[in-house]
Amino acid sequence: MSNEENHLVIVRKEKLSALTQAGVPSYPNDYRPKNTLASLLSQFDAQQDSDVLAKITVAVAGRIVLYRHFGKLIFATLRDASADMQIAVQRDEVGVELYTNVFRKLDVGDWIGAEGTLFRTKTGELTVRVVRFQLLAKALRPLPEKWHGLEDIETRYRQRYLDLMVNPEVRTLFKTRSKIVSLIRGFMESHDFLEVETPMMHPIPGGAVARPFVTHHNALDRDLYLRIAPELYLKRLIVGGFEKVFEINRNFRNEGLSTRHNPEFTMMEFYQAFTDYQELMERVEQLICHVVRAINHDHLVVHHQDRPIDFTPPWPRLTLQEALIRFAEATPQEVANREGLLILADRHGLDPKIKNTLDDGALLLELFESIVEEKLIQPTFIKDYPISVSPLSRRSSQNPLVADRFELFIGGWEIANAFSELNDPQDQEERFLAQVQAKDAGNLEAMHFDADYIRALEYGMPPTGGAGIGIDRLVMLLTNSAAIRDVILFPQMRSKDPG
RNA sequence: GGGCCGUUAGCUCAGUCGGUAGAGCAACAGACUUUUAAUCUGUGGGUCGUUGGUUCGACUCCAACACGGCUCACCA
Repeated sequence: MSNEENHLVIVRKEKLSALTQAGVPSYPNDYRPKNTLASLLSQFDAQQDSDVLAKITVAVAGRIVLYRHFGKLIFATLRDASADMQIAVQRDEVGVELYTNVFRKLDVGDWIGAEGTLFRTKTGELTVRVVRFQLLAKALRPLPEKWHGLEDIETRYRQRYLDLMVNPEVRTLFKTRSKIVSLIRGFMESHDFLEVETPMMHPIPGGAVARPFVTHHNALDRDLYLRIAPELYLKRLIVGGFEKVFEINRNFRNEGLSTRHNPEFTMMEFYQAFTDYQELMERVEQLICHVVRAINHDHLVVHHQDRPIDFTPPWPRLTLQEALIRFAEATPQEVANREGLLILADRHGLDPKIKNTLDDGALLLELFESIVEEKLIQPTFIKDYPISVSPLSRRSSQNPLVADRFELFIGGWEIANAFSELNDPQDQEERFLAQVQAKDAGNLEAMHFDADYIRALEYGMPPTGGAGIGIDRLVMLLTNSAAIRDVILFPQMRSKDPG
């Protein structure tokens, strides 16, 4: 049966015609509800005096999500954005004609506006006694089944509106996501950070090591790249004199999809002059604790996939080497040099080819990512990254091979990446050149040379610290979600030929 | 991209050894003025993901493809 014109759709279209012929405007837009369902429930649910309730006149609007009729009486459950509430229509009150030709023609899924008074049913449920009514929008397609709801994962993602209308927990989750973003924004603003918007279309993709999407601007006749990170633009703003900026927006990376990767994902990046990566750990810790408390009833322990995660600060701070010693049974000698790292790699069965393709720093990072990362369930800062894998980070004053950089891991995932920014234009130029060499050698993710960024640094960037926080993954942790698709309203899907 | 699993009515799911398809909800008709997954009686509804193959006969066995899920690889 065609999905476009099945029997159930035909029946509903016929009902709409019948309603129109009965004088019911089919798609009016002049109805205005005066009460949300939640406000009625909170105001009058405790009111026991039926005479009082009978004098309350209300005007509500919502979608019919349940509908049951008994000869001369109809009960329906109405859902608006705030709550579900029962309404009732009695034939003797609205008249036989209206009752039969209009109210009995309504279906689950229809949007209606209803006016009337309040009463309490035999079971004590606060209910709207409908005396006047408007059809606001007829549902021509049936809603998913009322008890099981919509379970098919593919349909939930492709037709998220169905998921939202029948699965209340999904609505709750996306409200929580919105609240998390709002809390982050509030935190940044309260610390005097300026929210900015920088380009999504970049002439040169930069700020991260990743493969970009390419698009084309016709009038300019040039290729542009969807941004992989806003970093280089935000730091240009620091050069320009803004000392605290942040941006919450999408990044795009042309890479594989997984339960933790969507081609477009949301990052919060912030940059602050006159600070360093050590102080940024404090800032990130405070920010995330602020968010966790606010959405978790002031508690700092959340449960994610049956695991408790305790956000109580301070969070451990380990160097990469210390993390390998603690979580990969490495000895201090093994993490001290390349020979030791190779022994460690062998012991953990890592692909032998990495020995030849990775430099010392990349090898250290590879060992960490493949062995340790997934074990960092509790919030943990990992610091002192190799300079070779940190092309935008400031070189440590103590060790020229180490960057003043940390990443934050929670639930086995990288949640944040931060560093003291490299503000030495000559060093930055050398780092870019090294990236270009890697790109020429076939590394598709290596960075481009961004001459304008170098020029900006040559005007002088104050000492600065910057951080990026993966919003989607943070939301996953705080909403007990297993897949990034569950926290993105319209996740990327392969197109499905409609026919 | 690799491996494994899945795709049957609008929705949620059964379908035995290969013999041409079932339930609940939804729909339709009827009964019913206090239900709330209302209940009861009756009726209709299917290109079994697509294409091919094996077979007298395929939802079932085989192959390819499409889409999805998990996972590995890449990444955040």
